[in-house]
Amino acid sequence: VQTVAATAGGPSLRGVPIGSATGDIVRLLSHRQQSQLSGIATELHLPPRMIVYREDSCAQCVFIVGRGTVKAFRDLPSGKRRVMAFMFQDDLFGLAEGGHYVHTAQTISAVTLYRIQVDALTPMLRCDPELVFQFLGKVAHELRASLRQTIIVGRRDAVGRLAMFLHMLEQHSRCLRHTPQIEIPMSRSDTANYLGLTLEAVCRASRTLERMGIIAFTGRHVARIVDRRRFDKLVTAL
Amino acid sequence: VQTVAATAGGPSLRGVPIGSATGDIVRLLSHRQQSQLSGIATELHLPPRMIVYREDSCAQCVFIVGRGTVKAFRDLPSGKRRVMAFMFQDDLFGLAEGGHYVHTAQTISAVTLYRIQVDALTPMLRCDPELVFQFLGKVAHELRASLRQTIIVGRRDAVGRLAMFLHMLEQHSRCLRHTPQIEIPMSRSDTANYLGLTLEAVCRASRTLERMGIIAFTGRHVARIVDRRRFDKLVTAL
DNA sequence: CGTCATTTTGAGGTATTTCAACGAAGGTGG
DNA sequence: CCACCTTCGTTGAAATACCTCAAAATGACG
Repeated sequence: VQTVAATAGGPSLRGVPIGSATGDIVRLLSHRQQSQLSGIATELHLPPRMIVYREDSCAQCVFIVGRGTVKAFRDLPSGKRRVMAFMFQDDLFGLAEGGHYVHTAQTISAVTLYRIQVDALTPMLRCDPELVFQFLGKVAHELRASLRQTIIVGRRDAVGRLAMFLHMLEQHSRCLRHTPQIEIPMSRSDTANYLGLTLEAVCRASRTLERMGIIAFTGRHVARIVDRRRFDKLVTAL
Repeated sequence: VQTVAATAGGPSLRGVPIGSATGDIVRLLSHRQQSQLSGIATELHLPPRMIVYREDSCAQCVFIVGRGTVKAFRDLPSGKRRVMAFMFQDDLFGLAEGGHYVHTAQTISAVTLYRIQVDALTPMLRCDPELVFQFLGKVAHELRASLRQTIIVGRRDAVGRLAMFLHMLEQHSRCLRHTPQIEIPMSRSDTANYLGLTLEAVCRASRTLERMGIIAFTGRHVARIVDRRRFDKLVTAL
């Protein structure tokens, strides 16, 4: 269902309209639109662990991921940190409310980003229905991802949540290339904060999945599904 | 922050763009746009407990709430039910993936809905940037609501989750009219499924808030904040 | 190769879930 | 108008699961 748009030469979007009767069709921007965006987009190359923007700061730009992984999180008063989303290739981020970002964005791996000034983007959107349409589909995509996360976090069992998380990552790995390997770019700590678990719980769940012979972890950032049957059963048995 | 758009005479949308630097501005549809939508929108009057559409059914329409409350939920294989969202006045719903609705929608109270055929809407969106812009803002609003829910569900304590939920409902009550009363249109069961708790836990949390002298429940569908100070403390202390 | 952050493992506490039963409310039909 | 029934809500006790605190081991990085 996930498809990657070509990114060579500039930012691209993958859009799926709300209520679409046509399904998850890949909608690439026209060349005209890509050049348009290129005109107002700045290409950034950032190292890992770099803050892209901070929560509550003035929201002047939106971003599109060209390559790499970015996380969006909020630091709660208790000192805990909630990871709201992971952004992968072609994902759009920079959601604001009242003119300020609703969360902090930080790179996980080395990334390529396309930064677009809202002041420049808005007038362009106002006169290009197709372009707004692309953004509409992109935001709808984010909404679906958020709903999925809510489902995941709502689960009671740690191993089930981890299984769903790995399933999600697998989709992205398949996206990039056909390997049985699941790449896990983020740390256990980030995973825990995304799943609404403690770091220890994620650890134990990982070991449990390994002991059960369902998943094999080769290194901390790569996993492989050993028993697909039972894995799918865990994922869907919520 | 929440503002209600006039709904007399047809569907209206309340939009907030992604990454807006101008803040939560109320953006009403122009009269031209309202009439345009009226042309393809059907006004529905539904009684409580009526299914609007079922999960996985073919997504042919999107809906806008004119009056009343609607819930969106998914039934999980385990028999449990997850309420993904409550929709109030001016909310847009009918999210699809692959041409099928991602959840079931059901009325809670008596509602007025505006039903819009996607087949009729899409071509209209394609040639009207302002209109797509409104929908973009609306979906962004839904995304923010979903992120908020994720934060809520991520909390460990039941009373805190219930407090945040009541806080959310209070915003909507204030929206409609200035009363210290919080209207709770949904059942305890729906509340529990939204918060990721059991019905019993919601009950106990309600009684706890009452015993602590923070909230007073007058009837099952109306609450009143007694101790605002401690209430806010609970809401923000996550 | 040493330092430091991250990860793993262990044991105990605490919250919610579960299971079960009771009480209340709303809706239907006689 | 009342009786009945179904659904929803409330309360109690035990079990499970995760969280917290603490310490050791592994891996990353300069």
